[in-house]
Amino acid sequence: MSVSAVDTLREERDRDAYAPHIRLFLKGRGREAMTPEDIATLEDSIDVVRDIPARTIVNRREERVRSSSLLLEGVMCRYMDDRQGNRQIVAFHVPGDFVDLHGFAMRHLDHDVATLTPVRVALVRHGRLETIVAHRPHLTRMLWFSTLLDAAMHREWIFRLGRLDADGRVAHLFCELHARLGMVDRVEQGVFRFPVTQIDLAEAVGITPVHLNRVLRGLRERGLMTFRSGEVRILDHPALVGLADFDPAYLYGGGPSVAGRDA
Amino acid sequence: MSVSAVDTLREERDRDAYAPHIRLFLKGRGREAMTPEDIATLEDSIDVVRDIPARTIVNRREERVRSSSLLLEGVMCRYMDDRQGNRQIVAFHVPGDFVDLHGFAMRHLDHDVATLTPVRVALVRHGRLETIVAHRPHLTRMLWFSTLLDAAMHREWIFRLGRLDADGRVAHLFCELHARLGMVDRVEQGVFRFPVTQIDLAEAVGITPVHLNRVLRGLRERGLMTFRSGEVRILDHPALVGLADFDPAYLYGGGPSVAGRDA
DNA sequence: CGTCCGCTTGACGTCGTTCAAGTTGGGTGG
DNA sequence: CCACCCAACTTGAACGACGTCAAGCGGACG
Repeated sequence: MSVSAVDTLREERDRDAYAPHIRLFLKGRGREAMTPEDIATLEDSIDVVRDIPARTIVNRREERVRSSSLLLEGVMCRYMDDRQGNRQIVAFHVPGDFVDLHGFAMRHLDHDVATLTPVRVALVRHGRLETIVAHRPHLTRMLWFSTLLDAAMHREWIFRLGRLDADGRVAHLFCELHARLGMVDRVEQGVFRFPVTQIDLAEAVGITPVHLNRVLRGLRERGLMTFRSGEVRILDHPALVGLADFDPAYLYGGGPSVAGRDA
Repeated sequence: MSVSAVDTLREERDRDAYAPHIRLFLKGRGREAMTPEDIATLEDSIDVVRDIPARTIVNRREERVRSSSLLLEGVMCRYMDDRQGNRQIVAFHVPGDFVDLHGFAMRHLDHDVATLTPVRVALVRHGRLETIVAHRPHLTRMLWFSTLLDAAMHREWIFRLGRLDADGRVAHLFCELHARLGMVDRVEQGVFRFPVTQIDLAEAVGITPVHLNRVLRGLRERGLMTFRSGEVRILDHPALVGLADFDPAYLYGGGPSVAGRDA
């Protein structure tokens, strides 16, 4: 490791000491592009930190949103129900995600937001975001980018449902979670916590809970991965990636400019 | 109609006379919230207008994007291929859409962008967008909003694939196109042009072209709609909406603040 | 200790795919 | 103007993945 790399690391650690809440924001996706001032501004914009129990609806669709939540700990999701009450989960959120930042520009959401586990969130009032948009173009662009990252994950979710069979969908979802949780240091040797039910997973990948259960059994019996009491063990990552046709490029590891090789 | 409404209409027409290219941008979704200065700025940001033939790849994934395209005429799409070459279309674009505005904040895309029909686009160089972000917070927010509209459509696309059967998916897609094209005055008594192939549609809704053909036949025989030589005829809109479980709220007709009832 | 929710497994039905064989129609060249 | 061509569309028959229905299991919590 070069000296400058060490310096960068130390600087990052120092900065983060003063910005404990947004420490994970855009980690592994261009967080370095944020200046110390950006980081301080964002940290100062936090209104309160709040703990919320599992299975709580945080935001109902059509409801006016006045602040956005940066997820610090736990798992949240976004979903919509059809009129028979069948649920489609459209996004999972893990620590470091700015869960409903899009509520700032949209004013109200087109879907519900809920916790799946107990969570801790940092709330940022939209008035603060307005100030940022008015005075900090670079930070604004980073925030914008982070909402577009969600859009990129949505697109991959469409691919998952449109082109993969049940095995592939499940494999793909766990590949994504593995990659995302890895970026925020939540994975150790292929093992990570993701304490949701099989029903939740089924509602995400668009199959029935019964069939999801069979798929999980298949993956387990083939030695690819296990999912038990909220813990995921990736046993054969290459095989899983193959089954899922997974390419993590859409997660923009390294940030907006990496693959584009900024001039 | 009230006098002030008439005035508003006249004013809008006057403005648009000087902004022919961005006339359709955010039409029906909060375009009114753009000030005359915003409109002029955006119009002035246009670099060139270009005509592109049908079936042309405009932007390849991972390729550095240096300008974004506002679609003026024709149909475009965004898609990704799996490694066997199966295509999943993740978005259709119609006149008034800022097709790859997200390329500005992301720098490179995670998918390909292509034309389906001959199109006319207005190109905006990213340097111009940077100036807008630096000096025009309100316009910045409108642009941000327009990229989030795409994300909202992605979410509904996920719902379509995850919760609906083949009939419902096709019905849902056509309901969306009907609503979107209606907002930019491309629909007359339930009839509109959408000159794509059945293969394209199949690649969008995640079924085989063979089955798509059967679904279309079913919809035709039940008198719900027809699709022939690039022309869509909505014959029984309520039935189609019912089949699709369609609720256009996610298209944000009226703009960001309508359902939220801005204070 | 009982209850409830989530997990598990089996049997069977159905929707959509696959494979295969035409048909139609817009575009091109003789 | 007609003949030809090719891509897109259309239809049929058989198969298979996933859904549905039903029953039983197991662990957490009151």
